[in-house]
Amino acid sequence: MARTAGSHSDITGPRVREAALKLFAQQGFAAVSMRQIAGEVGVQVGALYNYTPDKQSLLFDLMKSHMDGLLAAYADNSAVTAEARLHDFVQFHIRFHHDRPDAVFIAYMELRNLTPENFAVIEALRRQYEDRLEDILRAGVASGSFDVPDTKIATLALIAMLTGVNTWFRAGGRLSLEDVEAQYWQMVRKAVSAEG
Amino acid sequence: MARTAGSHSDITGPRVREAALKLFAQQGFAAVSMRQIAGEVGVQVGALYNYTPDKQSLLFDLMKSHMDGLLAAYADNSAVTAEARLHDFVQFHIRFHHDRPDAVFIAYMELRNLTPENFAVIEALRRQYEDRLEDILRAGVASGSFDVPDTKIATLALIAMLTGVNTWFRAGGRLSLEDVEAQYWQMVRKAVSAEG
DNA sequence: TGATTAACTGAACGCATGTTCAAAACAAAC
DNA sequence: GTTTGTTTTGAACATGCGTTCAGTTAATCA
Repeated sequence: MARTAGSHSDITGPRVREAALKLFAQQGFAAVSMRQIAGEVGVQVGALYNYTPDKQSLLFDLMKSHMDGLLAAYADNSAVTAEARLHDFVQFHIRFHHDRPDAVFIAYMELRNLTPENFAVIEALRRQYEDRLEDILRAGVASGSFDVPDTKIATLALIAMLTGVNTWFRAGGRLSLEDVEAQYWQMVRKAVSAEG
Repeated sequence: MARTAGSHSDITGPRVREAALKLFAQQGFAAVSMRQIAGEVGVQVGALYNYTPDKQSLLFDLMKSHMDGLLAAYADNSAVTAEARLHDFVQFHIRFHHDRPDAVFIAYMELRNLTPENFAVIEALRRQYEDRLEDILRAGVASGSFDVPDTKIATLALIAMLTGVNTWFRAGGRLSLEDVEAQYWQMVRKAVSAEG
């Protein structure tokens, strides 16, 4: 076999994904054409089909990679107190999402552009992530340090609040990411705490 | 002038808006064609242009109406305690958004499909709404009943959390809207409270 | 009844879409 | 320097897009 090393396929492939991620986040999946992506990469549109069977798969792969990365990156430590675990979660969530705003945006906004089968896969992964937080809340309720009537609702409420950081936070602004983390942690801690 | 009463224009006009609202929410602005909207209304595509100059204006009008309605419907009562005002806000926000999920969805998801001028208008209205909540938080901090380091951050965090209800709540499920309101109020109240 | 005009149709405009594929370009292996 | 096989081009396919507009329909007023 000839032409394996030195080939452009291991360069163009990632570049296609990067361009798609950026453009989908900026303009939305439906508004971005394959020709736009090709233009961003610097190739003709036909070349894209060496790297994805179709546009839908390109979207799905981006979302799946993001969710896989999210689940792989978060390691819960169930040996410590529920409050310490929750603190870890809040810090992790804010940082991880802050570091990849385009992928986060796509994962939340483009769900309706997935085929039903692809949607089910992504939704299951999201559910897994939510379950990690709910485990922490349940542990805290069981030990008496948290007080929330319904751990499922609290889970969804906290994730919505934390993910919201991405919609407004910009590095170099009035506050550092550390400031933001500290303040969100204070709100989260108080929101679920058992009142004295 | 002939043909004013009995005309269809006061029927078709609202139906165009309803169809566009529904379809934009379901599939996204860019993915919906004028022909689809016309099909939903039961007219030919050309007829739509009696009711909107173009597709972009249709989107903008829907978003503007929603934001105007939001600002008109919420009446703050600055005569009572900050905690009572915050309770009112939480109830109002959850209910108002619950009652019009399609408009809410569009107002959050389709901002990037607005022209810069139209975006600025919608963004200013959103800012106005946020300012109403921030006023309440500031009053509570001033009176000592709330404790939040930065009222702007807290405002954005609370709104993200409250709006998140729309992404999962379905009437007829495990919980009533009253249950949800009560639990979110508990979390909000604790999150901003000055600890004993 | 006839004139008026708002509401709508149906077809057309130029252009963009996702996808396919034969042919060309090209880099490495022999 | 020829062979081999991966990568890319460039053109084409059928279809759909937003928008326009001359012409038809039908309800109202005089």
